[in-house]
Amino acid sequence: MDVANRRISDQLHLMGQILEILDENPFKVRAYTRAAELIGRLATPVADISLEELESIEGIGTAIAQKVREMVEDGTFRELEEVKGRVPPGLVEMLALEGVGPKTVRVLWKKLHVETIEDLEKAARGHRIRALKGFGEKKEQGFLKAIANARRRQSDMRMTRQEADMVIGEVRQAMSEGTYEVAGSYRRGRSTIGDIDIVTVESPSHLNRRLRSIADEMIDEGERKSSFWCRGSRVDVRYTPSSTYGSMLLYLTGAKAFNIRLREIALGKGWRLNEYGIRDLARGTVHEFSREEDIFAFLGMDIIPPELREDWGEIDAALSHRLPALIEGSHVRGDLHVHSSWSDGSMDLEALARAGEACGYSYLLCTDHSSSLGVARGLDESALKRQSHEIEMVNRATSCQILHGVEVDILADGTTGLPSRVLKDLDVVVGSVHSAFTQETDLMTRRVLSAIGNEHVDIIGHPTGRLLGQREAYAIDMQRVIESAAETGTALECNASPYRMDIDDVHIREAVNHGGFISIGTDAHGPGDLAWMNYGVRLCRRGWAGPGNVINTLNMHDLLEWAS
DNA sequence: GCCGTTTTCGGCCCGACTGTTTTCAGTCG
Repeated sequence: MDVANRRISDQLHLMGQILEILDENPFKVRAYTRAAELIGRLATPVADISLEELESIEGIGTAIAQKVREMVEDGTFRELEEVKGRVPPGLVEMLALEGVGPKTVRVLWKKLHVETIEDLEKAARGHRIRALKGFGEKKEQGFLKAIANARRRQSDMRMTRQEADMVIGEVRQAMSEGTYEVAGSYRRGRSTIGDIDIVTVESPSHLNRRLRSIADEMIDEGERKSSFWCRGSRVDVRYTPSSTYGSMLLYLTGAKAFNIRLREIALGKGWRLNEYGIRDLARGTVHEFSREEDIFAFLGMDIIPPELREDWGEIDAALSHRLPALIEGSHVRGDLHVHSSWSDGSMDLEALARAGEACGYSYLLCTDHSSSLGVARGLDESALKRQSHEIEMVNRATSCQILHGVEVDILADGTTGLPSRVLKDLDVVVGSVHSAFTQETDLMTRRVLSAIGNEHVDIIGHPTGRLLGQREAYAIDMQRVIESAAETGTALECNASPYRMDIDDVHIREAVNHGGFISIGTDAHGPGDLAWMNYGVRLCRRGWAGPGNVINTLNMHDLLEWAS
C-alpha cells in the first residue's frame, strides 16, 4: 500500500482507539475504524484524491474527508492532537493485550493510575487489581499471561500463506477428514493470514479433547466454539450441525464488514441473519441452510465467491447480478516466472519441464537472473545463448515447453541489465528491481516507468518489491505504474511466492479497472514452489480478475504473439 | 461519524465465552 495512505489509515485507527478509551459513542468509533480500513485498501494515494471523491466513498463523510485532507497537508489533524493530549500514550498499547479492551484500560487508568503495560504488570503482581469492583484473581493472572504472551510472540504479526498451511497441517492431525473446512481470511485467499478459522461438524466433546493435545495453550473452550494457540498462531474452531453448516461457513468466512453489510441487507427485508440461519422477524420462523449457495439465493443475490467477500462492492454487484466471472486455476496454462539451476534455482531445465508437466502446464517461462545481479549467479549474453540450446534439447522430449525468458534487472537509472540485442531474442522478458531500493518515490517510479516503456520488457516482476514481514515495499507511485502499464500493454506481475504476494489484491483490482494485464509467476526456485500458483490465482480473484485479464490463460502461441 | 424508495434524526450486526456476578459487562470475532 501507498506509504502515505498507510500513515493516514493508522492515524484514523488511532483516533478510534483513543475515542474508545474515552468512552465516546461506539458508532463514532466504528466510523473511524471503518474509514481507516477504507483508506488502507485504496490503491490511489489520498493526496491525489479530491475532497468530493473522498466523500463519495461509502463510509467516509464530510467530517472524516476533511480530516484526511488535513492529514495530507499537516501530517495530522486537530482533533487527533486534542484527544491525544487527554490520554497517556501507553494506554493504546495496552489495548493490544489479549482480553484487554477499552473499558478495562479506562478503569485501570482512572482507578489505579495504570498508564503503561509495565504499570499493569506491577499492579497485577502487587495484587492491587483484584480490589477493583468487577475484577478478581483470575483477571490479574490473565493480564500477566497476556503480557507474557505479547512479549513472546508479536501477536500482531500476520502469517504468510505458507506458514498458515503449516499451522493447518498441525490442526488437521486432530480433525477427521471431510468433517471441516478452513474459513476466514485463509479461505478468502488473502496474501497474509491473521488467525485460522475452522468450521466443523464434529462433536465438541470429542474434538475439544483432541485439540488440547495439539494446542500450545487453550484460550477458551466451549460447546459452540473453542480457541487455542498453535505454533504461535490463534486458531478458532466453530462447531455446527450439518443442517446449519452453510450459515456458519458464510459467517466465519466473511470479512467483518461483509458480514455486517449482509446482515443489514437481511434486516432491510425483515430478517435477522446470523451464523445459525435467517429468522423472519415478523413471523418468527427460522430458515436453516446447510449450503452457502442457498443463503445467497434466499437473499436474491448471486453467489459471491469467498475471495470477494470484503464489502468491496461485491454485495451490490451480486444483488444486481453483475458479479464478474473470475479466473480459475484450471484456466492457467503455465507459470511465468521460474528459476533454474542456471542461476539461483535448484532444478535443472529438464526437472523444470517435468515439474511443469506434473502441473498440467503447456509452458513454463524460465526467467533466470541477468548477470547484473551478482548474488544470484546471473546470466550474461553467452550464457543465455548456451541456455537457449539446452532449452531446445529439453523441449523435444517434454509436453510442457520451456519458454526462454530472463528476469532482467531494472537498474537504478531505469535501463535494463542486458542490452536490447540480447532481450529481443528472448521469448518473454520480465524486468525487476533488485537494487537501490531506497530511491525516493518519483525517481523509483520513473525508473520502473522507463522499463515499462522499454519495448523488450513484457512483464514487470514483483512491482512493489515487498518481502512480507521483512521488507516494506519501496517508495513507488503504483497508480502511475498501473496506468502506464495498461497504456503500453505491459503486464504487471502477481508474484505468487508466499514471501512476496506482489502485487496485492488492491493493485490487481486497479489494474483490472484500467484494462491492464496481470501475469502470475511463482518465482519458483525449487520443485515444490510451483504449487504457489494457487496463491496467485486466489489473489487475482480477490482483485476481480477474469481469465481475460491474466496472460497465463493464453495458449503458448497467443502468449508468444502477445509478447512479440 | 455515517447514512437515508419508510428517516436530514435516529438508528447503527449478532452471538460465544469468561469472569465476576446472581443477571451482566467486557472482549472478541
